[in-house]
Amino acid sequence: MHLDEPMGIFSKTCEYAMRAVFYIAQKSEEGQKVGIREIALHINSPEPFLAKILQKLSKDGLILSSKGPNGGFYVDSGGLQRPLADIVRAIEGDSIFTGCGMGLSYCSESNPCPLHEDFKKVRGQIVVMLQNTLIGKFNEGLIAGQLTLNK
Amino acid sequence: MHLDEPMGIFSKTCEYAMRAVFYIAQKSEEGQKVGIREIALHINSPEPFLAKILQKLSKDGLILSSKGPNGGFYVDSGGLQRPLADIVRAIEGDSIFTGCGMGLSYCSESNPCPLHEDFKKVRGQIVVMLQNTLIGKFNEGLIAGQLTLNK
DNA sequence: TAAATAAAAGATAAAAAACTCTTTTATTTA
DNA sequence: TAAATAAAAGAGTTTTTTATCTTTTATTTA
Ligand code: FES
Ligand code: FES
Repeated sequence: MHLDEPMGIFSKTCEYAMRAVFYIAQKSEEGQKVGIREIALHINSPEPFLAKILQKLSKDGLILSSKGPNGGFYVDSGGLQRPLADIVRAIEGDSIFTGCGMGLSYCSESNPCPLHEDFKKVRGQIVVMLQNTLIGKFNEGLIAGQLTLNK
Repeated sequence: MHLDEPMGIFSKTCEYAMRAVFYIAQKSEEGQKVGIREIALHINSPEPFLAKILQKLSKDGLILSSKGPNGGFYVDSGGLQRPLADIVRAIEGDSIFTGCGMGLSYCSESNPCPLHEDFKKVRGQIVVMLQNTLIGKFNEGLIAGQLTLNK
């Protein structure tokens, strides 16, 4: 298994989406809309690929966008209150929240895989992390420069 | 994002590897070597693809193999005591143990991403799960049929 | 209304992961 | 020693993910 760039538990698509949304949230809190170029630059992602991701999130209503000069992506105050889980679910689907850690097509108490008990806890902690993380949660830290979104 | 089969936190390669090793361990405890066909059948994986995975694990010394009639894959008593983490690390590399949850090229205290604190805990729990799970740990449950390796 | 700006959409392209097939090598046993 | 068995190795193929490029549509402002 060859690894140029490390592979985490989320797909790249999802990682870009999470970073982008935090960046947009930060700018929205400052009252600004922000273009793809600027987002890509600040979260270190390929610009046209990011465009696709943001289009999807926008179509799903998870972020907002407007065209034309002074346009760009943004979130409203309601959006700032949504959990990061919504983003992840839109990109990765549900399986990260409910799937079996060993790849069985189900995850059930009555027919558990060997990792079932332990994995349930891990999954639970991931869910808690993503549900507790509201999109606007880190705006202060980001604005203050204590937190990072680019490599 | 289209999902035929759900995507978990491990790659399919890794899922097959984990399931296969548990199956081999179970058979080894019963004193039997086991062929690829039988493993693939019992863990529900594509046989030639599984062959590749087992070749890699074998080359890395994580499982043992012998050719010819009555040959097959097996683990010795030392192998039964190794943690599942060794398998996962061989297949997925290190990043699942150390990487950043949001895809930054580093994960550091001094320059953390927004999820850093929460994600450290998740990662830690994954490490604990994989380190505490010795390969022979579930042999009784598997033999007794209380645990499942196929879909 | 014309020019500039910026996202949306669509069509490809490249890379990686998942999967298959064929040939070779080693081992056993009859 | 010949036949059978089973893994090893190598060379593909297919599918999915990641990334790029081009054209279109909408909006703003000068
Ligand atoms: S059955 Fe595998 S995690 Fe529940
Ligand atoms: S910097 Fe992202 S998890 Fe540590």
